[in-house]
Amino acid sequence: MSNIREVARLAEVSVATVSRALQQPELVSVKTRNKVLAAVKQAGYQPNLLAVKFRSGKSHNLVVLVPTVANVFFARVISGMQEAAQQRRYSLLLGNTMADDNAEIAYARLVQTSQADGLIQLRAFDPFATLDMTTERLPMVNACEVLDKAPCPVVTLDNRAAAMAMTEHLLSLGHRNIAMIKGPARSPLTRDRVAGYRDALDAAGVAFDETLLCPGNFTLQSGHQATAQLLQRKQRPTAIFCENDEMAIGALQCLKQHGLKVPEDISVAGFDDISFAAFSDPPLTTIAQPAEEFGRTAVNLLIDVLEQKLTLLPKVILPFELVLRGSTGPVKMSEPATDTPAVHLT
Amino acid sequence: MSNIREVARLAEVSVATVSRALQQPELVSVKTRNKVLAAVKQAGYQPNLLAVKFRSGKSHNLVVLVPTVANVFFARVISGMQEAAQQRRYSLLLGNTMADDNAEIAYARLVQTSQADGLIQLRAFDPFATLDMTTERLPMVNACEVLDKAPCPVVTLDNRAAAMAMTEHLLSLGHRNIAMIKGPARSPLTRDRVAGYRDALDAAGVAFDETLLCPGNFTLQSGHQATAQLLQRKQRPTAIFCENDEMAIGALQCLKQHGLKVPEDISVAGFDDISFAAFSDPPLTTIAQPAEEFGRTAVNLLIDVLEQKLTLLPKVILPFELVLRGSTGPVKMSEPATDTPAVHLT
DNA sequence: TTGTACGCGTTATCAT
DNA sequence: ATGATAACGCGTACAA
Repeated sequence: MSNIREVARLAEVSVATVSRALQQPELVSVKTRNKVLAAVKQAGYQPNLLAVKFRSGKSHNLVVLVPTVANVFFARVISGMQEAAQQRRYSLLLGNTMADDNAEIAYARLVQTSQADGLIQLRAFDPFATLDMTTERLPMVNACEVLDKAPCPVVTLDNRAAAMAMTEHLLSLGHRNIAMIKGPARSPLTRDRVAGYRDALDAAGVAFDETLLCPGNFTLQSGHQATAQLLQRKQRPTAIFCENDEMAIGALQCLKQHGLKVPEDISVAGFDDISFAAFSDPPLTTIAQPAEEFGRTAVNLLIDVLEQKLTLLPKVILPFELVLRGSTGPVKMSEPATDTPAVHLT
Repeated sequence: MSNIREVARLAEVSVATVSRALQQPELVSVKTRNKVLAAVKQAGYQPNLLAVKFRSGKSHNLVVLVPTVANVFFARVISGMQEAAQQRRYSLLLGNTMADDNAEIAYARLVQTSQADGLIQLRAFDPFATLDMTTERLPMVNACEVLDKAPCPVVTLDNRAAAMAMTEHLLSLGHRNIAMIKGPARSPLTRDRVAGYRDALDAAGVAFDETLLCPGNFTLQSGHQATAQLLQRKQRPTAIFCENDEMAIGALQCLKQHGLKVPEDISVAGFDDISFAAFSDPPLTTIAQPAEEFGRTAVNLLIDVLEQKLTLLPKVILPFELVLRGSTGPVKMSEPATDTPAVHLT
């Protein structure tokens, strides 16, 4: 690979002039500039950006920590990140961490060792916590699933309000026996959505029944499994609210296998509005999240932090939308009858 | 950030000794080594890998060009890449290119400018072609959709054989009127799958009807659209073979909306075996591809090229598997009747 | 075993 | 407007 010295030699100028001709052309006479450009062409010169980065101390790389790229929602978020990063001339280093703390810490080292300038975390975990960072401003943004006291800018969605909106929708259809398939127990995201669910129940004067909460892990399979468990209850729920669309689609299949019709026999709701949600049978009622916007915003916030364009630690809350499709409907008329099962007390 | 000089000062040794103590500890006396390690700790020293990379001329980054990360199949491939890259201590730079040649060329510049050591391309396009690269061995691997005369190692699947296998399956069920929803026209992948489809037809002595080939673009929507078109034909196909699962799931919905039952009225087959394929209604018959293995193999091949462990240009062909689920079934008995429509020749 | 000194490719500072 | 040179942080050849 030819270097700036070779170009200088060909153009019969100094390396400084070559650098200037390329970086601040206005400082160089037209004549010299053309000579330089010709030499650049002749030498097939490409500035070694590794050297530029080394000298400037900025890698112009951003690490993205994503629990699983194979998750459709995250894939959309990454799409948005990619778009924003490209516009601002940064590159994205992908870290597929399988939600493993140690893997995430390892990726955070990329920042510590100057291979990346900052990091975007999509999970509620601070990989820098153990890694004594000297910088005052943590070069990090937390998106989607957000730390409770995040030491960095945050971009999120009012998960509590969204879950409340969905639950209110189900309540308005007459459902009183609403199950919820949750995400991992410790996740703040799960906690907030459960809280919103309770909010709606409380507001409607419906008793909260903890046994209607079923754990899941955001996969199709877990939605199927959790639903199977719910169907073993003596009293079947009339609606299932899943914390993401994958689990809802898993639920739909399980219900079908048990001969239940959606929404006639039971309603199902999801969360995220992934592309498959509109193509399930029936199409899924869900909460639409602006996934790409999450990504774009996170990247822009991070770059703002890095370029010191930010004074405070912003908390951006993106809007959600309740998307009504065919998977939710009025509760069955006959249902209230079974609501008080004929149990003989012994 | 503290540097190697500060550590040297603290340990009261030279910078060379510090470097050695960390890189080749066996060359340094135990006593000195401990002194150095203590100083490292005290200074909170982290080697600046940007400097290391600059000096070595190797970025240890790999660019991945993916048409759309939002595609479930590609997301799985990337997962596999990530895994292999991590193991071999490389990082992945993600390039979401929307199948735009110029965007891909821009990403290839990352290699030209030493920001990345090599590139993995998932599409049949050589971004280096216009970018006179001086290196003899192109630092590139082509995976999934492969260039016809790829100037680099290749990892692919026998798409022709796979499409033939699926078509044979449909033929064996009695289907003679099999439509195909294709990918983009120019793609070699599409071409190979169509060829396999024809192979099977020819072998069975079934006439090939070009009008049964319908263009799509691998999205759910395009599968839906293409199916709607197919249903307008005077003579409805008895089976639809889609070139990926998303389009097949789109097809399923369209058929349902037209009141057709799958597989009783019409069979549907996909390609890829994404997770959603097992959860559609009915579950999708499809060709399973080892997506993660694609990613792992591509990364390992590329690193082998970079580290000159490769003499030839290997062509790795991964296995596929015909996965039979509920979306394909025997052709309707009544169908052959309409097979010879009562057309009056004028 | 350890230290000195150079070089990687670029940009910035200071002269001219 | 242009040139000479130092500096970035590190690894290593060579010298001691």
